[in-house]
Amino acid sequence: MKDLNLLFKEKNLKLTPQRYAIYKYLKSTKNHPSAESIYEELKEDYPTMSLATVYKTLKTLIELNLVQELNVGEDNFRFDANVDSHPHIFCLSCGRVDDVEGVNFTFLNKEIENYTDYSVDTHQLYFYGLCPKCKERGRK
Amino acid sequence: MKDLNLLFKEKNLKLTPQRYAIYKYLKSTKNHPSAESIYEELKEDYPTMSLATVYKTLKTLIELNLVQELNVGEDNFRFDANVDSHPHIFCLSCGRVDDVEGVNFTFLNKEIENYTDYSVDTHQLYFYGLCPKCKERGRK
DNA sequence: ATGAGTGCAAAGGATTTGCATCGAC
DNA sequence: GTCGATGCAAATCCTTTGCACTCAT
Repeated sequence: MKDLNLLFKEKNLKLTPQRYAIYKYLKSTKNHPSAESIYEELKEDYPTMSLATVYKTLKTLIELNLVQELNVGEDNFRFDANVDSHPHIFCLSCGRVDDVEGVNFTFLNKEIENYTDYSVDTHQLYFYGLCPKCKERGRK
Repeated sequence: MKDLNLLFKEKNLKLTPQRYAIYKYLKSTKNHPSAESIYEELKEDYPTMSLATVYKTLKTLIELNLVQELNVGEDNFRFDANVDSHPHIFCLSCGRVDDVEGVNFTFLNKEIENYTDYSVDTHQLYFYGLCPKCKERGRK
């Protein structure tokens, strides 16, 4: 994460402790947390940080293409510091969100241009089902 | 739409003029409107209808599996009376949402089970790009 | 007639904004 | 020291809820 500093400098942005902490946390987790969750998580180490700062920072990180925004159909957004194109899967029972690893559907962007008059840049692919724990629980 | 009546009757629900109008409008449009848009559209013919009724009706229609909810990454939801699984495409410039017709990715639900420990029921696939009009405008 | 549905207004939750203060450069 | 960033509170937007009244059955 040495180059973070450079990237921020280039854009005349300041790499504040808050911004660094939020990015570092997002890089470290696979939970796809909401803004609120990030706030709760960092509250302990950064007790003065406000929720507004979390939102503002996330907006900044998205503009820098360091973070992507997800919307699985909940009433809020979730955030992912893995900006490579990859599908997500949502547990209809417990609300957990995971990455689907080992697949790449980037080719779909070109493919789909045969079926529409749009030009296509990106896509989001969300699967819905039951996570291992909830499958198990349902089987009882 | 004769069977609507039956379907509602089975569930002990009333097919009120408001509910009928909202469903009929959704069936008739390809615009994937938001609740607000539906409300605005029907205001002329149903001047006493409230936005709360639109929301409540949409919830009911979703439970009946007559309508599906979309979230393209905007701050609100959109609604589609085509409940067959099909991708949507969002214009990054004007915000228009269209169906992608002629493709079916239902097979992905099974496929993806090889890459995750979840069981998979459904998916949503959203493409992002430029609609024909916005492509044209950008070319000037 | 009766219980579900409507419409209104108020509440709720997520996110944004304005502004005085703070702190990274 | 400067200007962008923070933190707080208020504001905004979307959606839901409570409740008295209405109306489809």
